[in-house]
Formats: sequence, structure tokens, C-alpha cells
Amino acid sequence: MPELPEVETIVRDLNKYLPGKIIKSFQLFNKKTINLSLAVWRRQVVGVKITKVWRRGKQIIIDLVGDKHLVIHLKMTGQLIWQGKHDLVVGGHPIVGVGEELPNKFTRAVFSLSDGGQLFFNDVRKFGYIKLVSAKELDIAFTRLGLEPLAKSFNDKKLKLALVNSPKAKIKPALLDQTKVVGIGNIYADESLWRAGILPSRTVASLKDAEWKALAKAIVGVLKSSITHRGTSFSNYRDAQGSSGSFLKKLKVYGRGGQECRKCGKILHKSKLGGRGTVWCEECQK
DNA sequence: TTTCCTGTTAGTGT
DNA sequence: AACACTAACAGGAA
Repeated sequence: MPELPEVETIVRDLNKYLPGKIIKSFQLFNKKTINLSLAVWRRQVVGVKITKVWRRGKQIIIDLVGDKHLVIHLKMTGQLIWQGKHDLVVGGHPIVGVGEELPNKFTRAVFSLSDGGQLFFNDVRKFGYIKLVSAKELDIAFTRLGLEPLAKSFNDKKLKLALVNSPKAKIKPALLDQTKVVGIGNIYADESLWRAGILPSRTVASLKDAEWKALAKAIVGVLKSSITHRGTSFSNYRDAQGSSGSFLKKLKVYGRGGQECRKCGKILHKSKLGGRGTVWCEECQK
């Protein structure tokens, strides 16, 4: 479930393996996964060295030598798998498991690198993409994106400032708006609001300063905690030691509609807000 | 079997 | 401006 923590986890993992390696070949199984024709794409990408992997919001950027950047968005069901000689790193969507032959029927693209390792892009629903862009195009696309909640400068005042120009918007849909704050998806929106004790249906304008403070703190806390646990998604990482993790067990409200609130024991409510399933506690959230 | 639901988000229409 | 709806699609749950 790639939201910010899942993407951050993948980025950290890939940064251990990809920089310094050269793309030897590129295979494509779904035309729409990339933004250029395959021939042009190959001409631009094959033989080029990877320098760095980073992210902005939920988007993963692989920097290449020259003015070339691969922008990957996993959307709902995207998955990146690094299959090295000794290591296997799976990040993103849970459906396709470890131990399966690759490529599989959901593999949309494959990068084969100079050390013999392969990076697989799998995506069940084909929403995700890999775009090759210049730094300038990257800048243009990213200026539309909102605050980075894990930036050192992020705080309640910045959060309020980013949202307050939509005073009548409901706070949960506003948090999901990537032009305001990046990285928060359906799971962490519900989790953050529960932590902060704020009803998802409250309007932006109705939040008091103390609530902005609680919300900013909750967002940072939830995201950081999830990163520590390597995200909510099944994210399987296997190396010499073997390690894996999941924030799933830590969730307080997401996916728990109809069950008891972990704080007060009351039954959690579930309904739709802005077209998204939303879970909250009427006792703990006001 | 069928129907409903799902992690995203750009785009369109009201 | 805010909100609803759609597109992309597969599969799990009920």
C-alpha cells in the first residue's frame, strides 16, 4: 500500500543496491507503463549509469547520469522488486509474493543492470508508471506538490497555512490532497486523525490551533513509526540476515470498522468521505 | 455465481 | 471552491 512510509522504505532499500550500476537492457511488457516509445526509451536509458534513488511524496525518482530521471509512481498496486545475486527486496503492493518466478504476469517492465541484478516493476492494475524526464520537467511536476511532512521544517503552522485556503473542505479529504501535503493516503489520514482526536468530517476552518498542533504531531508520528516498521504493506526484505516488517498490526482504525476502538472500546464507525472509506471513533474524535 | 470493495490521482463535469 | 464521478484493472471477501 504505497503511501509515504512504503515509498520511503523502498527508496532506502534500492539506494543500497542501484547507485553506480549501469542499465544493460530494458524489457517492456505494457506499453502504457512508460512515457515514450520503447525504441526512444531504450536509446535514452540503456548504457546509462544510476546515481541515486530518492523520493518526493509518493513518487520514486531514480537519477541517471546526464539530465535523466526516472519517475516511478506505484499508484495502488505497483511493486518494485530488486533481485540481486544474493539479495531480494520487495517493496509495494502485497499481492505478488516472494519466491515466485519473475517476470510474472503482472510484470510491466524490467531493468537489467551491470552486476547481473534485475529491477522488476510489477503492477496488477496498470495504474502505475515510469516516466523518463529532465530535471526541468521534474521541477515543473514537483512544484505542484505540497509540503513534505517529514521535512525538518514541517510543523503545525505550515500545515495550517497549506490547508487553510480551503476553509470549507473536510479535513480528511484535504489531507489526501497532494498539492497541499504529500505522502498521506487513506490509511495514514485515518490513523493521524484518530491519534489527533479529530473527526475526519470536520472542516479545515473549524480546527483550533491546539488541534493543528496535535494533527501535525500525529502525522509525523504515524509516518515515522510506520517507516520504522518498514511500512504497512507487506514489504518483504530478504538478505543474509533476513528481515521483514509490517505496520499493519499497529493500525488503530484503518480496516477496523465495526471493531472496538483500541483506546475506549467503543465500536468504530465506517462510512465514505470524499469517495474513500473512512473509519473513526465517535468517542475519541471530536 | 454475482456484487462490492480496495492502497492513487489526474481529469472532467456540476 | 468543493464535490462527485470516471478511468486504468484484478482479485479477495461476502
